[in-house]
Amino acid sequence: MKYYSIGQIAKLSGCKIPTIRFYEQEGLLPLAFRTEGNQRRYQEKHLLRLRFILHARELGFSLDAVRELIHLAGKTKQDHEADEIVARQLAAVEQKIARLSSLKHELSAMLRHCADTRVTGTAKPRIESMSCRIIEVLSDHTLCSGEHN
Amino acid sequence: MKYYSIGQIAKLSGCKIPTIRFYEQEGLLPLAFRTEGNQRRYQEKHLLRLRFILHARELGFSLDAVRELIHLAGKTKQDHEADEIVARQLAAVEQKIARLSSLKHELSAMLRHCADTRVTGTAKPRIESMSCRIIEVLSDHTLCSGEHN
DNA sequence: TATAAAATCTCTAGTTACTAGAGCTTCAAG
DNA sequence: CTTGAAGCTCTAGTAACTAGAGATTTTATA
Repeated sequence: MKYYSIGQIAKLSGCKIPTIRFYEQEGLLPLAFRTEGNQRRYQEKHLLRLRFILHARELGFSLDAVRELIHLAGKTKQDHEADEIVARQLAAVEQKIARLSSLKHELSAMLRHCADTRVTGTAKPRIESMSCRIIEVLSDHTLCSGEHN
Repeated sequence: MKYYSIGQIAKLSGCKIPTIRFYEQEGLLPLAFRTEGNQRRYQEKHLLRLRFILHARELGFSLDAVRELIHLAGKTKQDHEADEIVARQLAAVEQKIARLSSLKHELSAMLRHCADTRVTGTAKPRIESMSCRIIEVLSDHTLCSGEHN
């Protein structure tokens, strides 16, 4: 059976070393074996668990939610709880994408405009700042499909 | 001209009271007028700014980035310093969209998977819990369309 | 096998972005 | 004009890391 040092699973998982130790301390990672000299040695299962945590975090789950998910995984009864959480996350992500898209639009419009005025030196002095549109877009509450918890 | 108490803009913006004071302290909100008795009185512009901050935060901008965006909004388009910042923000926004898109795919894949097994009720003995499948999906690195930072 | 460099250990403290509470003051409704 | 809700400041706590100090262990090489 293969053993990994903390540096190795750090590299394999893409998780920083102190963060791995932090997850262990938080009870999210099963304890690793220790060498005579007290260094951690990990196995495949730790790598899997670590990847799980990282993905869940990336998806916006809190560590508490991750803890819960791990706990739920131990149960056998069918549970609506888990995919409800996922559905909620999905909605949030979609909303973020929508909002970012319009912001992106504004930002690239600004860039185009700046480039235009610099390169072509147009006559029209549109004094009002383009960048104010950014604030507008981001301030616009009507874009919110959802509540702000 | 209408004035709001801190509790009122808190309600109107959906931002908690201590957070409003925190934003003020961080220089993200223009200072409010104070009553004789030292209480804050806000105007419409504060509400707009607050919503802007909240949305930007929701989109994953750090407070530093928000600060920069606010600074940027005050400038006129011919400001040379500005479009470099805009370009940087645009790049950040595009990266966020890309990342969120792959997260969205992962999430909806998870939901589809869960729905399938629940609705179609396959003959296979589904002893393993739904949440286990979520753990599976979340642990599965091959589902990642993107890289991890 | 000796030894030096690299990796790891624990522990403490710092960071970001809030959030909560204590103890006191002000505002506004009746 | 009182009284209860709302606000004030200040300190401390939280989540989720992240960094650094100083000691120890592992490993690669002479």
